[in-house]
Amino acid sequence: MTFSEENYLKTIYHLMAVSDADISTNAIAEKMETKASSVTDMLKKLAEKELVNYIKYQGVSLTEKGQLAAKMIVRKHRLWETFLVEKLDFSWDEVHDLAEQLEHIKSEKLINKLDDFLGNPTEDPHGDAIPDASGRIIKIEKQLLSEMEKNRVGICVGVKDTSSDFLKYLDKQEIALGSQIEIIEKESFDSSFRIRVETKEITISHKIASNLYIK
Amino acid sequence: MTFSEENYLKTIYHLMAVSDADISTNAIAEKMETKASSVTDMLKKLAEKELVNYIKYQGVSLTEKGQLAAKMIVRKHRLWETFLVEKLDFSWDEVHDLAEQLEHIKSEKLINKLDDFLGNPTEDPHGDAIPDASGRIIKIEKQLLSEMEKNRVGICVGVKDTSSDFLKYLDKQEIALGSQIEIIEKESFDSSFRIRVETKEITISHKIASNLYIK
DNA sequence: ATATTTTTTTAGTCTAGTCTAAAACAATTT
DNA sequence: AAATTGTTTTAGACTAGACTAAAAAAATAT
Ligand SMILES: [Mn+2]
Ligand SMILES: [Mn+2]
Ligand SMILES: [Mn+2]
Ligand SMILES: [Mn+2]
Repeated sequence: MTFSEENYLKTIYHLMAVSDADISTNAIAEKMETKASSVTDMLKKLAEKELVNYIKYQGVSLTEKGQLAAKMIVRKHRLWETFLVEKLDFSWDEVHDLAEQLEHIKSEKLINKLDDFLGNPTEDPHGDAIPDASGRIIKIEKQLLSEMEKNRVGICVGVKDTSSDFLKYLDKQEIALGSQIEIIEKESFDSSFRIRVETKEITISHKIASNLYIK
Repeated sequence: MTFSEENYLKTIYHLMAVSDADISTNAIAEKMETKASSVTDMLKKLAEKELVNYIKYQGVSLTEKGQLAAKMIVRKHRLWETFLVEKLDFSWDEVHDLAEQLEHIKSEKLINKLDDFLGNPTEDPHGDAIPDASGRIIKIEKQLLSEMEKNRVGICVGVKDTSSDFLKYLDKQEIALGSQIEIIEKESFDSSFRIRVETKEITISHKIASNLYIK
């Protein structure tokens, strides 16, 4: 499988995780910052290889085979991110682009050894689940901070947005995975939140709250 | 720089290490298992980027810029090999092909952090020197076992051939980097060697002897 | 039901990197 | 010095993956 094919599969996988319905050509094009015509070409190729179910004009979905292939790429991505943070001391906002490269290294043996070396982690540095060697994923129940009620207390276990900008903002506010977060007040006017992070009280916007997962 | 450009640079670098004279199109083609016409195309491209000195029909050599670029690829290759053996417990005959992939990961920061993580090693699992971040190489004096005289004793510090077959043969004979080797007898008829590896006496062919570096 | 807009596909072009076959050049032999 | 052989380059073709522009199909508005 080529670099490019792998990227398309991964994109379709991520889009399927949020939509149920078949994935449109345009949705893929937008996410990959490419043109719809390029997507059509690739979908034909992936369909030929039985990695996707594709009917002209009707969108696309992954086959079982495609799903597994996509999961293995996600597995690699998240294990490499974990390696970079845990072993090489990268910060969580630096690792995504590197993992975009490393996820294409072809070797089952390597990734399984890396998995063992890291102690078989179930989540990556952003709180996202790492599929195991057979593709199984342990889902933890979590909800967005923005959907929690006043006075609830929880632990930050993940981020929805994994952009460097957002992660750096969290660093600045000293919000990390594992931080205890309590909702002190919800401001109805602008939907902002007054929260306590461990011992410190801060105000965050709705946009921030809707990108933090709490358990 | 593309994957392919990097591979050409690396090949020219390795050929220059053994030849002094300019490198021929055919030599490159043979080493890369490609066609001479493909090599010519790439040499033009590399010359355009001032990575090689190339004059039609007269062979090619690396510029300073090309040399440094090549060294950085070799650095990555050998650091990744070291990582695979030291940290992930791969054996020395399995790592080359994986390093061929990993050497193309683009990130100075990553490779420097990996270097630190490994304790800034100066040699890879095959005894080959690892260039440092600025391209410097610590050369250790070593000679081929085949060029040593009778009764000399030394330590095996490297292998010339790094093929899996050869390395597995060495494993079978319990010859490893660090093994003490003494030449007991040189058989003039077939140029074979009677040697002592640590405490064990064995016979090896000239071909084996001419692929082992001793200090 | 028809017209308009949006989405998707097709057709054709481009680049990087490869190849084969032919031409040009260099080295070697006679 | 000429002929032969070997090496290198050029010319032209191919593939993967991207693109633009046009055509086709689907969705939406009138
Ligand atoms: Mn990521
Ligand atoms: Mn992640
Ligand atoms: Mn190697
Ligand atoms: Mn090596």
